[in-house]
Amino acid sequence: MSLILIRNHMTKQQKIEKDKNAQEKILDAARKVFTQKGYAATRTRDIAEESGLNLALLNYYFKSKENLFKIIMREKMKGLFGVLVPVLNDTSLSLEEKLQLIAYNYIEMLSKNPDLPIFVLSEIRNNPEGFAKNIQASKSLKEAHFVQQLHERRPEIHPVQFLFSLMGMVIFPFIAKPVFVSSGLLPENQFAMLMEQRKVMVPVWIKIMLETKTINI
Amino acid sequence: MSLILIRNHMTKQQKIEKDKNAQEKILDAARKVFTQKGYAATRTRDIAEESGLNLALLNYYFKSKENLFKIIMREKMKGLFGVLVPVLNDTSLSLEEKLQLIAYNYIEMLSKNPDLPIFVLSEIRNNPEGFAKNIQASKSLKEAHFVQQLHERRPEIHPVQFLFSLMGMVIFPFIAKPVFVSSGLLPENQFAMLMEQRKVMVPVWIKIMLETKTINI
DNA sequence: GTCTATAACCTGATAGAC
DNA sequence: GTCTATCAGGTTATAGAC
Repeated sequence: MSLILIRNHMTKQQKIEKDKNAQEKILDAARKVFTQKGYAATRTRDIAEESGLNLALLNYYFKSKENLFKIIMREKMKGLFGVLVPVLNDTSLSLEEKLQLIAYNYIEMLSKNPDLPIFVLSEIRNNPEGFAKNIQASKSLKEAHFVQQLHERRPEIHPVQFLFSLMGMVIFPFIAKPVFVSSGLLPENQFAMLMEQRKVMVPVWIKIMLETKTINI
Repeated sequence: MSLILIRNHMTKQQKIEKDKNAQEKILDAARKVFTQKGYAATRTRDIAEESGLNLALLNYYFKSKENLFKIIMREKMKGLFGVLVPVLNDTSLSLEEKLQLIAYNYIEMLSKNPDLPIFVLSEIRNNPEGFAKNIQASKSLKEAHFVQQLHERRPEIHPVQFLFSLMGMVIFPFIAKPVFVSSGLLPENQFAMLMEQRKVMVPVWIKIMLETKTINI
């Protein structure tokens, strides 16, 4: 009787969660714990506990901690760069449209996955060689449509200089948020609003920088 | 005889290193290993080896791994925010002068300590509570002279929005450098030159953003 | 103060019952 | 497929000789 009562009070989401098989539960838990604490600081026991399952099942389904981590890492890298690369390569978009799309998509995505950048970037620091192998696909970045467009517009600007500015203005706030919140300068509940403003303002600012020729760089 | 020969061939730096006492050698090694690999991934053995001394000495001088880490962390946080806070509070500097000083000082400092930001920011992620306690000093940031100056100039701009842009453009390149180098877009040896350009350009760009009123934010 | 040896503990992985 | 119990190896910290 009480069991039935509980069942009736479960939300749809909870029912879906309950129906997930062990493999998916472990992946969910691994995603959460790895991105929150990084590879070295997470213990397989943390993941097991978070998943509500047993430690032995991790090895049964995924063989090893490192293997499970690689799966999550690949996923996360796709998430972080998948927003950028296709837009940079899209020949049907103007430079201004690329700016707008990248700023908008990144801020949308990062609002849902705020510790994605610090996770990926700090794991790359810990293991740059392993990363170098996984990036071969985007070696085509050198010939990206965006590089040509920028060269036509401002041949003296290094494409990386441009991407540093664009991505810095979009990604950095998510990395630095905890610092500003702790310092008392930024009330937690204002952050989302600032990011909404940035969706609009970053492309405007970058466009202006692009048109500013006061100093040759 | 061979010992004398070696001594004569030692550089001045090496002689200084040799004269350092055990405590300083350990601190040097800890600085290097902790910032490179993060707290969880470094083993006290790594630090001992890097210092050329024995594992037992770490505990003799510093009691525990965690205690040694706290010392390094405090140092590094000072390094990262010490460049920013005094300038923001300096009542003798105009907003433009603050911009220039911060961009210049940060890029100078980060060029010498490139993995400082990712180290500090990722450790804060791993332990936000521990960080919140250490930041009380900069709670005065809310009343910083910079905040007043910005309010007089553009009352509708949130000071954090401004700092996100400034710091993002300065700090983000150092965090993202490995990604761009691995991708083939950025030859390792061009990075320093791009950062030299940024010392000049970031203040110019930010000033322009400050003067742009096309959209109210 | 500095070292070697070892204690005490933790972590990833597996064996084997169900 | 899932669990409990346990192994094997590694890590921090300390005891004790010099």
